[in-house]
Amino acid sequence: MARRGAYAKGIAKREEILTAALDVIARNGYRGTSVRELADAVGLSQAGLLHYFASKEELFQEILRKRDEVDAQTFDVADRSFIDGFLAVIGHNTEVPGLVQLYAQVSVEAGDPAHPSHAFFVERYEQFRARFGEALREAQARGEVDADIDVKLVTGLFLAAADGLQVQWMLDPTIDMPAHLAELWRLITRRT
Amino acid sequence: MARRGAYAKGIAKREEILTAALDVIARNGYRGTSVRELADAVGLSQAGLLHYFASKEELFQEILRKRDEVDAQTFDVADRSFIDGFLAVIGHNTEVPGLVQLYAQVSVEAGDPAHPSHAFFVERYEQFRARFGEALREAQARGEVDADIDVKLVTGLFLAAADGLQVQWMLDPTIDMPAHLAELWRLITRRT
DNA sequence: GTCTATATCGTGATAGAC
DNA sequence: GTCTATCACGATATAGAC
Repeated sequence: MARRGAYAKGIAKREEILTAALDVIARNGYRGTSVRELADAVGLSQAGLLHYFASKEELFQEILRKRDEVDAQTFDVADRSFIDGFLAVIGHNTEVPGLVQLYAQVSVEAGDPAHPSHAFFVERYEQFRARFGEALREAQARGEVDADIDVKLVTGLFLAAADGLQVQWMLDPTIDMPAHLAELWRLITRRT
Repeated sequence: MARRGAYAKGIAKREEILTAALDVIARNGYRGTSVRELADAVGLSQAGLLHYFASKEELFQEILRKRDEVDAQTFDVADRSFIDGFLAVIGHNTEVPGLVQLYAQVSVEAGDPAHPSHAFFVERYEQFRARFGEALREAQARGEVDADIDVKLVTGLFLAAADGLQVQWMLDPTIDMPAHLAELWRLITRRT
């Protein structure tokens, strides 16, 4: 590490590429996009772009990681619950259809253990479930959620619903994703 | 139609191909399968297989349609509720990972309105929601489900959860899909 | 660090023999 | 109806100039 500045500059350029790519995909969409298409849109040649990433899979993985990072900065504001922040992200997704499609596609492909991004997604899902589970237990402690709710199952359900709703929304954009998740939250929080 | 028997025979062969393909994919898995791989597995040349289908997309769409048909015959038994039949299908899916991956992949790709199977999936989802909604309203009428449940939203949620759980299950096969859906059903049926 | 050029591959689809 | 053979294409990845 620290090869006299060149390293830091390379990192900065990588970030710049990822930010530009996010923007392009969000607007222009993702249709099984090739590296070349993305390179054109970002203003580099295909080889020039792959100079910064080991492979196509790593490139798209890093785009999705960057997206998570941006979303976290934008929607994880301190005075807002985890669930509210999450709903805000889902609502925002309506405006970036290309990212929704990219995410759905890659997350499915990464289901194959041989896929280069398999570990990345496994970890991402575990992290999400952990954080949501924490929020859920806190809500239980505050008495907002019944104690007999199975935190682990409900956590997986919420994430699954969010993912599955994206598929339905892509098929039919009139589907209201946040309304569905709000109804799920209502089911979770209503008292017996 | 009815070109003197050749037609009926062609249909039979088509069905035979689809049944064999289902079996092969269920066991050997689906990794972005090419027509050629499937043809080998089915015992035909690539050209021989495509003789029966207009394109790769139509082939995979028909494989999935056939699967729905087989599942319906196997699990839609008369003395069982819609929800129980659905849970049985989900439980069965654990034994056919290749079909789960095929379905997940194609359903996401079909989100693009330009995809040849877009209409097929739109219709499939609508049909499912209609049937599940009917079952839910009946349960409301019997007093098993609260009247203040939003049938349309909950219907979409259930389907979304089933789809999303498949993604999580592919990433981590220890995930218990039916248990998650049973918990969702419990959330839906518990009385306030 | 970025380019051009190219190697290498696998794909879906089709033509035409049998 | 099924085969062999082949086409045309677009992909990723890499070599090497600048």
